Amino acid sequence: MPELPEVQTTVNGLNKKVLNRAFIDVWSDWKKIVKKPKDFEQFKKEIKNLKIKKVWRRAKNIVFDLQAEPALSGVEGYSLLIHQKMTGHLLVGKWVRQPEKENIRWLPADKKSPLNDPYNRFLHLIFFLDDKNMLALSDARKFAKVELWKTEELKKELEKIGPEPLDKKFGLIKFKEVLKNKKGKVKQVIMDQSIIAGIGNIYASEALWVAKVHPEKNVANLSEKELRLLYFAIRRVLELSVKLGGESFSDYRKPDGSKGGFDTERKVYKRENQKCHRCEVKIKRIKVGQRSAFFCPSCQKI
DNA sequence: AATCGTTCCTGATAGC
DNA sequence: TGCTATCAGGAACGAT
Repeated sequence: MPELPEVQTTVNGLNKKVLNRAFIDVWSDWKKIVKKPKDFEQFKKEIKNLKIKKVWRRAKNIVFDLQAEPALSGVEGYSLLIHQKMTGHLLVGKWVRQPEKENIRWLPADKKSPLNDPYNRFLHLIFFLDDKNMLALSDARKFAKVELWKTEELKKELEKIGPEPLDKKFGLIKFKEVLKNKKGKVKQVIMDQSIIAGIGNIYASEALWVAKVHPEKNVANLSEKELRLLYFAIRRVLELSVKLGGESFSDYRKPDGSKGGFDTERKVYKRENQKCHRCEVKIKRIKVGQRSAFFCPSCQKI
């Protein structure tokens, strides 16, 4: 499930592969995935011939800054936004069209490439680039969203999101400030994108374990020490995962189709009934606000 | 205004 | 073995 580290890994990969490439054509068997403009033909028309100048991340959103080529003065810049949601992931490579067969329409052109991973089969949107490569969105559950914005309007929209936890300017003081006067359980609060960006179900549980904070503890009741530990835990876990290329124990894959390296670092997420790496007590799973939370009942007490 | 429940989806898994 | 029912889960949206 792509969270900040996986989205950053995708962005890093894309910046090596698709910079200065132009969109030639777009294919989809699930046109609803494009939310803006709603009409797919309109989307196709608008994005055709635009060139990718920069790929960046804000929270869990991937943003492609696009430019008409040749640049026309007075013409506003466009930005393509992709949110991978649960099972979406972007892949760059070459596929060949399959005659209608089950639900697999495209197969990797190179049989030995990491694109052959079973989780990379669900291609529902493909951008054809001007270097013969394809930028494909694989999304088993069809939750991802794709939107084409005017750059200036998108920037305004993204301002509604909370601060980036890996930003150099995001210090302990700023962290305490964004949690000030917030109510509710700490896990839910740190997963709220309007409060702090990029943390989802996996890294919320992981960071809380590192900080030894119970996921259901009320955020208003966190001690100074716990706030400090949580701040450093969030930074440490996210930074480590970015370095390792994210997690891949489920659907997520890097743009070349290969797996990220965070899996071996995972301490609690989806480790129910397995031993805590600190104290050997069995990891518990509970529901916090409709979502699974994994924690060590011995290390993390309210 | 803030919080809660529902919705979108289908592969994987558990249960029989 | 094979079928069916249940579940996971980010975030927008509607309801309270």
